[in-house]
Amino acid sequence: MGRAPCCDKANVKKGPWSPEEDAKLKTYIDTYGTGNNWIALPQKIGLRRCGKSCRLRWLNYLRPNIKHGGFSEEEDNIICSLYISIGSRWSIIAAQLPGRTDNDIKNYWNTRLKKKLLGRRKNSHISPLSASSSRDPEGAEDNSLSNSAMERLQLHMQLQNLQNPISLFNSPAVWPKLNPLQEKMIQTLQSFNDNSNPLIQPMIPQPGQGQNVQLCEPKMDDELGNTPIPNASFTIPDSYVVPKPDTQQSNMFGVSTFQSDLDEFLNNNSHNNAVGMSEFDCFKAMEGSKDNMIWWPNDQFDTNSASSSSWDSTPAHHHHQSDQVYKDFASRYNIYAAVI
DNA sequence: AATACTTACAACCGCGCATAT
DNA sequence: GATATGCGCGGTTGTAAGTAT
Repeated sequence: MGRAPCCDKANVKKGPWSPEEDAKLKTYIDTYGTGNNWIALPQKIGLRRCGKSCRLRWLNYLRPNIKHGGFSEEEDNIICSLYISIGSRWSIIAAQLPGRTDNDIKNYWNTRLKKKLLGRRKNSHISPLSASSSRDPEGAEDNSLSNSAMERLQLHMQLQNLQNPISLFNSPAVWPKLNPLQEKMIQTLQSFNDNSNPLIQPMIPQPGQGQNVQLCEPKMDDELGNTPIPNASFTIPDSYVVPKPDTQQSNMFGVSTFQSDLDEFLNNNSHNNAVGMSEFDCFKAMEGSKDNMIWWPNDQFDTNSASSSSWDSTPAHHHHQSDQVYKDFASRYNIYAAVI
């Protein structure tokens, strides 16, 4: 048995609100309040609207001190930081931005911020992978077919990298990038999560000798039997390097791009020590440091792994277990580093 | 100028949770 | 404890306005 509808669907108006309807609703609520019963409210004032529709209209447009559009750079920053930290919990994000509604922020993210994040990658993404059509005549077609999925995965990947416990966002040591307001928000969020959210738990790197690694393009070169061509090289602490189990290529390690994130961050920070952030740091760091990264979803070259093409930002738990870190990471994407 | 396509945003829908009965 | 009801949230859809062809 299904749930009873909240209103008589046949007798309620849908679609945009007229000025008259707005005036009726606003006048009533200004005078009497909502009465803690949205379902009954439209009948009281003679509106042929669903109570939920009235609630939405009031909360998003009619109630006082609502701001629309004109998002500032600082607001962009806050939205980005919180989205990376907690995902699409728009109501919590909205609570940190006075005058903004969750719906407004959600729309803003979906229509602008997300594209801003991906925008530069569209061009940079004409990478060796897609430019290699001479090697793989079907490659171009495959890529064009999967552009949409690739785009979503790219953004997911970027966010995943930052959500991953080995990213700078979970290392308080590199948090000075956050301004005091953001630090306060993180503290608030920690209290919301009762310290159980692995995304915002401190993660202290263990001392280690470090491994010198090179980021490279795995399959393309393997297929040709050539030595993988590195496109980035850096030293990564032991605690961040997780051996990949059960692989024929025993010298391959799954790593994050945290070091390039960190380098980029440190470079930026050395030029900008002000408390306020003058640039959209999250995007700047990503655009600056990751454009040379080559990566693609598992199912393009790993038939043994489950494909993860869903737009799922659910955080992985148990990140303190290194094998779990790797499994989670490797089950979604394949970025390899060859040990020198 | 007409049409197709894209973008931005308002609004709807269904589900999970909290509370009342 | 079981059920009914309403609220709040996040995902999705509909559509007007803008832009490209």
